[in-house]
Amino acid sequence: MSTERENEHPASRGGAAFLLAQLGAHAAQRFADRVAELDLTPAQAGLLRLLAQAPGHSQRELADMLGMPPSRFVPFADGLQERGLIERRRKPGDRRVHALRLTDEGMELLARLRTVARAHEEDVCQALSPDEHQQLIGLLRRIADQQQLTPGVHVGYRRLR
Amino acid sequence: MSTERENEHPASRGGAAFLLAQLGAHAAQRFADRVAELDLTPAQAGLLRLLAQAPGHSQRELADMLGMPPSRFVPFADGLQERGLIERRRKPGDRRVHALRLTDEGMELLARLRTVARAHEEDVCQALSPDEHQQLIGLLRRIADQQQLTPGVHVGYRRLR
DNA sequence: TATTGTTATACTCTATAACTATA
DNA sequence: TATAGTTATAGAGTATAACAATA
Repeated sequence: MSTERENEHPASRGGAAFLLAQLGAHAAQRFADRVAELDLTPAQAGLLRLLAQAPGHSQRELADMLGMPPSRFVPFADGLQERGLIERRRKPGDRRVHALRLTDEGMELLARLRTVARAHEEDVCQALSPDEHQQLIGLLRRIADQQQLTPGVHVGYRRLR
Repeated sequence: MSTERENEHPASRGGAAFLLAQLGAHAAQRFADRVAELDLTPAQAGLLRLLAQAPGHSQRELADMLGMPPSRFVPFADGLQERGLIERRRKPGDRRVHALRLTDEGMELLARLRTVARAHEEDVCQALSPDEHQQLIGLLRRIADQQQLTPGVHVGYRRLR
């Protein structure tokens, strides 16, 4: 029949799981492009955000939260320290640990990062009405909760340089 | 105030873009775990599915569709050919091109792959009612269309081994 | 001369594990 | 002896580009 192409099986576009993977990779890539304009990688942006929420953690703890080995965290943090965005402070009680926190400059960049994130959100969701946008966030949160994903952190940071 | 933690900014959980990236990475990882039980990587599964939909393409064309360089496609297809899942045939008209297609064994594995994909879909969406599930698919497709993503193919295959 | 498929090489990224200092 | 941080190294994965066959 000549209608074969028109009657494509729905699975050819994928179910929700496929669409999530496809759109997730797309959104992550677009975000990477945007933060590159601030000379940041998504992982670096994630660390800045994490330090704003939870300052004073040791490098080892932060490495765990971001899902990367400590050996990789060191040069990763080095880059941000050299740019004056974060600082390492010896913890008075235990001089082995280096507690990390944002500098004033780091907090300024974080503010610009939030602007970028808002623009990114609008870009990705421009197909939806405000109501649908909220509807989508609600559905996605339900899934994320049920799948026991940690709010605000995702392991994709491991791979997306 | 002690209510600070309760009044967390919504952005701490991320908007839709962040949730998509987070859930997308999660769904992709779960899918990778599942297809590993069939001794396949997600990229290999993607090629099998692609060959079922569109048999007879040249390796170069397939490499383009999957977003990988031709040099990488060769050993990638080698593995599947050695397992007897796909076969290369010289195209009669132009003996430079190797047209790829599924073997019978490849089609059998593809059937098992579809079962795995259905289980994966149910797993990821178990937090939602059937109605909500369809609602989510509708919203995601609208976004995917507007963002001009190719149905059925996603570039995450480049990275997810 | 151009194109398909293939191979070789050089480069990036990563994790493992050795090492230093503090405890 | 154990742990935080750091450094070194070896391995995997990748893309670029050279190559052979066919057009």
